[in-house]
Amino acid sequence: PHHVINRRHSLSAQAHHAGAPAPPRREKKRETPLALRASVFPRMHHQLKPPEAATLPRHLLEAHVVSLVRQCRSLRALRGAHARLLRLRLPRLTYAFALSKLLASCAASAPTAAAASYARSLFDQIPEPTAFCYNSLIRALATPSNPTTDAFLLYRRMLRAGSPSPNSFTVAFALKACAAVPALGKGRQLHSQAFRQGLEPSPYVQTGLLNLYARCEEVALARSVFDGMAEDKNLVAWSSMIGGYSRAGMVNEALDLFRDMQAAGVSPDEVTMVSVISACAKAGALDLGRWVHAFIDRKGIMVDLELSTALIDMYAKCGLIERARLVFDAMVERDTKAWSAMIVGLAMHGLAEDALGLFSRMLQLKIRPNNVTFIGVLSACAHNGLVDDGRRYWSTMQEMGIKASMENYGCMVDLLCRSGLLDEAYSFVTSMPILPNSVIWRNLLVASKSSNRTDIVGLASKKLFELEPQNPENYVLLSNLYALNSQWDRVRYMRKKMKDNNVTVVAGCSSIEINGYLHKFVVSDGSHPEIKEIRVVLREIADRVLRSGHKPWTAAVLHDVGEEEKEIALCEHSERLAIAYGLLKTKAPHVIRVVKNLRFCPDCHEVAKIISKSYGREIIVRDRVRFHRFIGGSCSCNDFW
DNA sequence: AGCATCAGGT
Repeated sequence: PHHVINRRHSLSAQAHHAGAPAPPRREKKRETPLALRASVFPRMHHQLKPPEAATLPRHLLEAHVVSLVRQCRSLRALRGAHARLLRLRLPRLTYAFALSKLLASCAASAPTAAAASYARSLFDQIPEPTAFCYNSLIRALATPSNPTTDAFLLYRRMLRAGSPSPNSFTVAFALKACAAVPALGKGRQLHSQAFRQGLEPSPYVQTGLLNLYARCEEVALARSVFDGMAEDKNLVAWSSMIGGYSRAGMVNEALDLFRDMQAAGVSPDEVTMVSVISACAKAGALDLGRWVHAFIDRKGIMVDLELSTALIDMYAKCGLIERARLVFDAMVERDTKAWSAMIVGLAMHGLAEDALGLFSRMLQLKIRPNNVTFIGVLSACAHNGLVDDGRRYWSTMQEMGIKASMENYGCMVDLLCRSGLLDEAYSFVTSMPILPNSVIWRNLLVASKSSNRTDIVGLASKKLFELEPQNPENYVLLSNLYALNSQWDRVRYMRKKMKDNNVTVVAGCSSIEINGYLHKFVVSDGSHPEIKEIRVVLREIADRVLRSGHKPWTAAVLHDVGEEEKEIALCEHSERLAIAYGLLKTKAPHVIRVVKNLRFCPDCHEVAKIISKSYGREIIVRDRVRFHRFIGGSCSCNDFW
C-alpha cells in the first residue's frame, strides 16, 4: 500500500509541475459549528429530568452527554453543561464518561489559563482517569502561561503511576506543551522516552519533535528529525521546518526548503507563507519578500489576519513603509497585533506623527492596545525626542490598566536618555518596581558616556557584569567608555577580564540582497568571491570621502593601534563593505538596501551620507534599531539616533 | 482527541 500512496503523490507532483491549476484553498479552520448534530437527538433529551435519567439505558444517556457537550463553544457554556449534567444525578460510570467528554472539550478550546484550571478540576473529579483523560489534561495545560511546564509534570506523574500507559497522543500533546514554553531539556527527555516506548514513528510525535526543536532554534536537531521522516512529509512538517529556519534567521535555508517543498509537490498554505514572509522580514530581503508576496497572490493563498500582519512587518522591516501601509489599509479585520505591527513599523522609520496618529485612531475604534503597542508608541517618541508626549503616553498606559513590561520600562529609559535627561532616567531606573534587565543598564551606561557621572557608570557596569558576565557587548562598551576618557589602564583591564572570562567580541554583520541572494559581510571580511572588486570600490569611496573634507572618526575604533590602522579598520566595517558591494552590482535608480545586526557606526553613517551625494544613490540601511534613508547627502534620522 | 503561523525597546 505504501507503494501506491507514493505513486499517487509523485503523480500529483508531476501534475503540479506541469502547471496544472492549484487545488482550491481550504477554508480557514473555524470553531466547531454550533450543534449541527443536536437535531439528531430527540428534543426531550435536552429536557431530561433526574427521574428519567435514572431509567434511561446507558447508551442513550451517553448520547445525551455527547450532544450537550458538543454544543458548547465557550468555557462558560461548558460550565453550564456541567451544571446541568450534575443535576441529572447520572450513574457513576456515565458521570465519569461525561467528565472526560467535558475535559476533552475543554482541552480543545482556546488554551487559556482559565481553561487549564477548569480542566484540572475536572480531571481531579475523575476517579480512575484513562489515558484519554490524561491526554486531554496535558493538552489543556499546554499554554505558554504555564512556565513550570505543568503538562510535562503531569506526563511524568502518569509514567510514575505505571498506568495508564502513554500513547502517541500523550507524547504529541506533551511535546506541544514543551514547544509552547519552550522547554528544550524536557522535550529532549520526551524524545528519548518516546523512542523507548516505540512511539517515535507516529507522524504526530515526529512533527511534535520537529516543531519543538524548531521553536527552540535547534535547527540541526530539527533538521535531523525532518530528514528522518518518511518520503511523503506532510505540510505541517515542511511548515514547521521552514518556520525553524526563519526564527533562527537562516533565511537562505528557509527559502531553499520552501523551494524543495514545492519540488516535492507539497503546496504551501497561508501558515507556511507566514514563516516564509517573516524570514524575508528578518533578513530585510525586500526583493525576495516582494517575490513571495506575488507568489501568494498567484497561488490564490488566502491572506488572512496573520499573513497580513506578517506582510506589514515584512514591508516595514524591508524599508517599504508605504507598502506596509497599503497592506494595513486593505485589511478587512485588524486585531491588536496588526495595529501594533503598523505602529511599530512607522516608529522604526522615524515617522512619529503617523505612528501616534494611528494609535489615536486605534483608540477611537476601541481596539485595545497592549504593552507591545506601547513599545511602538514609546519608541516613536524616543526616536523623535518627544519627551513630554512619551511621559503622557506612559501615564495613558497606566490609566488603561496595562501592566508595563520590562520592554516598556526600557523604552521609557531610552526616551529619557536620548533626550539628555540622565538624572531623570537614573531615578526612573532605581524606582522601577521590577529589577531592571541588562538592556536598561546598558542604555544608562551608554547615556552616561560623556557625563563624568562615575556613580552611574559604576553601578550600571556592576549590574551589567552581574547579569551578563559573558556578553561581549558589555566589555566593548565599557572599554570604549574608558578609552573615550583616556583611562588606558582600565581599557587594558577590560581586555584582560575579557580574556580571563573567555569572552569573544561579536562581529558586526551587514547583508545586502543581490539577484535574490543574500550576501553577508563582517568586518575586514576577505572571504567574498568578489572581494578584489569590492576593495577597488572601497578605495574610490575613501578618495571621495577625503575630497569631501570628512575626517575619519577614528574614536569608533576600539583598539589602541595607530591612527592609520584605525582608518583602515573603519573602511572595512561590514556596512561599508555591503554598501560598496551594492555600488558595484547595481546601477543608479536602484536603491541600495543594507541590513546590519548592530548599530550603525557613526563614521560609516557620515560616509553613507557622502556616498549618497557623491554617487547620486539612494541608500537605505536598517540597523539594529531603526532605518536610515540617505538621499543627496543627508539621512532621514537627522543624525538623531 | 492530535501536529505548523502574526506584532517588540536597547
